[in-house]
Amino acid sequence: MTPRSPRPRDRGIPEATVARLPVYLRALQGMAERGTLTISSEDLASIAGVNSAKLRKDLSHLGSYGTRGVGYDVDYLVYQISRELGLTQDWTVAIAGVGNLGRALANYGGFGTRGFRIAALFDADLRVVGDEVAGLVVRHIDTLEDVVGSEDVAIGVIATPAVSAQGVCDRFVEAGVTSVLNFAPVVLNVPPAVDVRKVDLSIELQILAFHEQRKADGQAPPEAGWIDATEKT
Amino acid sequence: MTPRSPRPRDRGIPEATVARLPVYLRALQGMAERGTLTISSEDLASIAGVNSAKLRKDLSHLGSYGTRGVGYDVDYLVYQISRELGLTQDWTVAIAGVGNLGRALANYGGFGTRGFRIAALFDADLRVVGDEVAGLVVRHIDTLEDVVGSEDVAIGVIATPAVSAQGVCDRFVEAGVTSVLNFAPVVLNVPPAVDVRKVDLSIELQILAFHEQRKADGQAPPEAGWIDATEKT
DNA sequence: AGGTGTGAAGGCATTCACAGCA
DNA sequence: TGCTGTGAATGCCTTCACACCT
Repeated sequence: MTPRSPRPRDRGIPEATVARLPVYLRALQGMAERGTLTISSEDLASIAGVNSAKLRKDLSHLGSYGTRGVGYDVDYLVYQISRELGLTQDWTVAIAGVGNLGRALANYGGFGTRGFRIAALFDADLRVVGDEVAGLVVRHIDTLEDVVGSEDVAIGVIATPAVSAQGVCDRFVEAGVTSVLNFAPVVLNVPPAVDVRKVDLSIELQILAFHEQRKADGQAPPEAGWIDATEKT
Repeated sequence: MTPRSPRPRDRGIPEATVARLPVYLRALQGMAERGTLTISSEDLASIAGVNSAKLRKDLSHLGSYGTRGVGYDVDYLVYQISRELGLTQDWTVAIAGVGNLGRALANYGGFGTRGFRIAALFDADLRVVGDEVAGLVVRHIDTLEDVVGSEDVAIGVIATPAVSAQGVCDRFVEAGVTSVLNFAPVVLNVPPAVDVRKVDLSIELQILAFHEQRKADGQAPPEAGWIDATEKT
């Protein structure tokens, strides 16, 4: 009696794994371009900056795509990860706020090597509206609802000043956007069905400052070789 | 016989807590500006987008700064968190790469409401070197070592193209920088004494795409109210 | 031999629930 | 009475170590 749609596999991929898949994907795409056909978990892990056990466990959540004694087929793994991340289809993106940051984002060419299409840029400043940025004409923010509807925007990027962020977010959500990437330094309030990810420069700097202070205090520099950066992230 | 420097308190603050302190700090600074004197864990947690138990446990790692039956003194807590994060001193920052993103970062005024000072901007492009950006003259990348040394730069921000990022990072590290904030889409290799944090647009988008696909597949929209964004981050 | 896939163990982080203090 | 501070419980993530397959 329980309504169940037929689910092929377990689909329960841990969030921590999801966050690393894009890193693996980028590394693999680099390998593919250089003509590498197969790669071991050891080697891929080293490039991606994680340890090999973690990499294998991560990949095992997608299925058994490796060959014992050999490794993983690069192209095949690129495809499987892309599919799992939902990159075999294109997602439509709209950016609100065409200041320095908004421009930087709009011009950021290889949007993760395809998978995303910028459909519109919005701004409230009439001196900016009408300008051409990254091949798009900047629209007035009041056309947001129309455009999100007609272009079927899935992801809204907020690059506005802090004070405008919640308002713009509300409008995105009201118009049907279910994923938001927030660059404004505020905590956004959204319904549970909407996903929000945030990128916050000053938070990152403050975290670094904390560790900087630690290093300055008790001077215990554990100097002993080189490690990969993502290990700590 | 074990060499021990005298440690006042336990200083062992969990990394997850450190990452949230800046959020609390920002919320508290907002309260302080609006003249609020005290705040309960419940209210502060709600503003910061976490639950109150987590907030209390986080703050308890700094000490017992609350008053039972009352709440926390806003100004006092602002000070304690600032001190813990190392924001009572100024950290010197240098930005490498003055493209769209580098400009956006340089112009990002309230660098977390003080605590950070941009000492220099570097670029390899001679058409950019000499330009004035955010009140600073862009220097050639080859002066990096000199400036980092003379200005005592603690934090290096990498806003260069991907191909240049590791090279610039190496130069920062070699010159004595021990914290790096990386905006380039590459995994940086650094010695263990150096902290790296990364900000990666395409990774964030890909994570959103994954969840977007999930929502589209099994259409089980858990509609039931509003929550705070940071809960999921 | 060589390298994947995975049960089991260990370590962190979150949440609960309440003792204890103002 | 009201709200903080915290042991205890729970759950998630990482790491280990090795069985198993090619």
